[in-house]
Amino acid sequence: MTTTRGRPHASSREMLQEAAFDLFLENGYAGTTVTQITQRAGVSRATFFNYFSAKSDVFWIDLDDVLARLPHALAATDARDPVMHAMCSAIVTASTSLGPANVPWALTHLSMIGDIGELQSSAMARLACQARTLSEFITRRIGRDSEPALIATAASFATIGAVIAAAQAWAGASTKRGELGPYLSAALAPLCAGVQNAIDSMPPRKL
Amino acid sequence: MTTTRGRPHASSREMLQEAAFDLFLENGYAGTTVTQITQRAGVSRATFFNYFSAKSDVFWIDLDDVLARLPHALAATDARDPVMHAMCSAIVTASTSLGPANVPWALTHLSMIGDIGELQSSAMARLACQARTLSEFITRRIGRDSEPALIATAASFATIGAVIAAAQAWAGASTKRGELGPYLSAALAPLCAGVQNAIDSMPPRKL
DNA sequence: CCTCTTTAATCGACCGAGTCCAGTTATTGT
DNA sequence: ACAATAACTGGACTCGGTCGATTAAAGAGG
Repeated sequence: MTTTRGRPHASSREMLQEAAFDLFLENGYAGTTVTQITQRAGVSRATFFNYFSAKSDVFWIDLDDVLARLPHALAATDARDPVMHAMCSAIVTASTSLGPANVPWALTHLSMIGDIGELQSSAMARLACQARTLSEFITRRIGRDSEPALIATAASFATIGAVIAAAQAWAGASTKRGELGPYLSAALAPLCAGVQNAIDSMPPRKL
Repeated sequence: MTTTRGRPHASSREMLQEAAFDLFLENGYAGTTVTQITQRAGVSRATFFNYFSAKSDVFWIDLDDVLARLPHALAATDARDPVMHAMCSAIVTASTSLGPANVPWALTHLSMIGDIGELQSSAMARLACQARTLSEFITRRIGRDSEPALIATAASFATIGAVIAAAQAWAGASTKRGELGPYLSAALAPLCAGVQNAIDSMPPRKL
């Protein structure tokens, strides 16, 4: 049964996003209330929270789509590649998987909002969730499938950090910035090389 | 005139922290309200915000003390050391500068609170502020004193990430965990080596 | 056509964090 | 005694977020 039972949607995520982005450009992020967004969109306040679990979601939900592709991209890597190289390329492919056109509005317009500090933590919370994914990937590849070693978690969090730096640099580059991929590669390469080197010089797994 | 004019303090940061930590252990972080804290401490709610700018401050303000030592530790490094090595050792010394005894309550008791997710973002926001400090340090040492290059900001954010991973691993290690320093060194070493390598192989500065 | 079920949307009450300000209290300096 | 100063208090307010009950709009089945 793919039939659509029940009352059909009268509003949509996109409607609310459009209204919200307009207001963000006018009044900034902190200067815009959820009530204002819903008023401009012509829905009730409660409806907003039917589509977004938080005010910051309207900003980062596009980014979540990109992040959701990461596990698949990781799984698709060549198992014979060095761990860190595989992870790096998986991140790059995940970033380019939705094309340079429909890039999250959040990133491209970050500079116009101004409330960087307020948004930063909400974004980082999302990114930090991916640290576990990366950490498990590295641990599995390294072979110590017990609890992740410090080097695995450190590499994961460091990678997240490098991704943030790359995204910020890319977002800060005024038009016409190119693809995000090269920024990611440049930011990740030194880190990955160093970690890979450390992994290779580790004592072989005991089994 | 170093005399203390005006009404003397009837309460203190420590009083409020003590009350708060008790309640955190009893009801968790999210399960404790600011009002409860102030009631247990015997002060008015407004007083809390005279000492802390946010509820999460009561948790991380000790960590801020450690972070505050970072600029000084960076400045005290040997200018002839490789950049990344200098930064790494500065971080380690900053972490040990207040001794293994009076370590932030936040870190040692993190596992008992449970609301990891809620606290993580507030902690990361603090750490992220230090990224700028690190980035400027690296940029200055590298010599390109214009805007920080991508590799500098990437290295900074990655370092922050590694520090977070080290702190989490250290906090998660049940008693008796040793010093934080070794954890930091282990987490930072691969990253620093890789970035240093990349810096050394950069084209010499143009001047 | 009527009813049942499902789902979207609404309404209203509520809570907690954080801000603000006006007023009180306790202390030191003159 | 009086002014200046600073800690503390109280209350009102805003906003984000939650919750539960209710209404509205469809399709399904008799």
